[in-house]
Amino acid sequence: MVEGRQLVEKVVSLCKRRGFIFQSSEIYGGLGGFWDYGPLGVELKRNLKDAWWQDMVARHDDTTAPEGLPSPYSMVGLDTSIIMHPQVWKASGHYDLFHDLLVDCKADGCKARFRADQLDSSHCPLKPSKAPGEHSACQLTEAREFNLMFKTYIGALVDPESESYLRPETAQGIFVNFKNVLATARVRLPFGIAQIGKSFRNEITPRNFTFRSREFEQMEIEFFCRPGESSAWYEYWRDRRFAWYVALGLDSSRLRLRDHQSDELSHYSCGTADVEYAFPFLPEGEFGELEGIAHRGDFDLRSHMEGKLVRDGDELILQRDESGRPRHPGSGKDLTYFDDDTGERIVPHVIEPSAGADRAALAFLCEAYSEDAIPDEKGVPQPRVVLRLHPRLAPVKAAVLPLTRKEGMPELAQDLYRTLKQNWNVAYDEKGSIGRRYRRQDESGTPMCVTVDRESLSNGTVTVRDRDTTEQVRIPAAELHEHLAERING
RNA sequence: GCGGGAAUAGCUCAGCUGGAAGAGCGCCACCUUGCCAAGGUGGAGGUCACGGGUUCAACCCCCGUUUCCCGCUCCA
Repeated sequence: MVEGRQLVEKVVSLCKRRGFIFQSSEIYGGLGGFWDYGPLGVELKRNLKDAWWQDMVARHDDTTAPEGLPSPYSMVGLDTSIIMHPQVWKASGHYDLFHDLLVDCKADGCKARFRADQLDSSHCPLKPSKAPGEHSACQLTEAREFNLMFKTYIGALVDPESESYLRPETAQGIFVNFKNVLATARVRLPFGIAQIGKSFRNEITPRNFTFRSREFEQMEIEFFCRPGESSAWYEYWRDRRFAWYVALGLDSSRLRLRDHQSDELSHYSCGTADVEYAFPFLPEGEFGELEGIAHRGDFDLRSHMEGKLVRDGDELILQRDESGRPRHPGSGKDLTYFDDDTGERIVPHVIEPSAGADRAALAFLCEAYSEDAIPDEKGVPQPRVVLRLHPRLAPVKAAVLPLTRKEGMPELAQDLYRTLKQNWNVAYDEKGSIGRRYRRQDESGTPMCVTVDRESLSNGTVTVRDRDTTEQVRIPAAELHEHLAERING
């Protein structure tokens, strides 16, 4: 059993060797926190996103209430722009929270970092009775701007007035379109809006392969519901999202669902749970977040109506500046919902299942990597590397292999390949020994190998080899389509 | 941001005291075999991370930079 640091190195090495993940801009020396997906990686990640979209949106049944819940619900999708009006990030609170002036102390033995606006109330680590800068040894740097949002300029003119940001999350694109969806999609509460897209955060320390990247892809749902039903829906989404990972193969003890403690909750949240995976690069017993499912109350829609909110006891209130005006005003638009059942106008509550596509892809790769041994022709066990990816996620669904390059086997195999290719990503390979070709497909995670042999030519049957067991069944070529469909779609 | 380590072929790594750039695997072609990797012959692939410096001569020594790893720090 391979684990820990050793497993990380093997997974990273396999990702490079087989074309799953490359470092960005590698020929120029690389760029920290950015990654490229190679020919197999793009298939894996696309399959993952497709599985999410199919399971959450496209195949969602709008007419049936989930067991134990008060009503059915609708699901619709959205694809919003990466750059949005700068006021979006000010009203949402990201601008203030992601944006700090920091001061470092260069003194030997100190090296501490302080928020420039909190120097007076901070304590010098070398002399805790004094504030930073008051001790004789202190060597404070100038205040430097740390902005975890990527800044850019709209239009060719570089000018503070044209500053904007690459979105640090996809969620805000959904909230600012709440009215549009309500007005056009004929949805009523409760309903969810789903979006998959890139987000950008200027992480201080990108680390652990693709786990903490500066450019990453999110799969987010904002689920809007009546305040009185929000707790039930929160539990529904929390359990459903956990089960989704299990169904796709993260079924080991390395996956867990963890409810946040009350002191861990964000200022707006009244309940959050994380789906976490014990990534092999983390210390024993530690887990990394794959997805957060947050009960956000009415925080988001209110923020975009009124402006940036802050907590005041049990309440969220509009933050005001010295002159009493909103610190960061909202849109001023009415984002309330008229409930036909009660005749009341309400601010819907939001449940937000927010998943990281890259983190999920990495977890599935780590979980799938395994080494075993299978007997050679003399019965001697020989080592093997195999990616036991769920067939829905596997980059290549099947490989079609002529046993030899003679007697018309390649021609028949290519015919089958072309037929299957119309429905799935399948590979054709005639190079090297048959055992070598099986191993190549095992390393790429291909769940099935279809082999054309002499018997195929005489009676139209082929063998289908299973990646995980290496067992083969012989079936008529005419039944291949059905056989593959059953294995891939379950 | 701080401290430590590392960087040589697609991957894993050798390379002595400074003196002609290497191996295994992988990849390509041909031959052989024909249902579970590594049989034969041949081949492609390297500005030894990048930029300076020392030296008759640098993968090797020195300085700087970048990236990765480890530990702090940070983590909406």
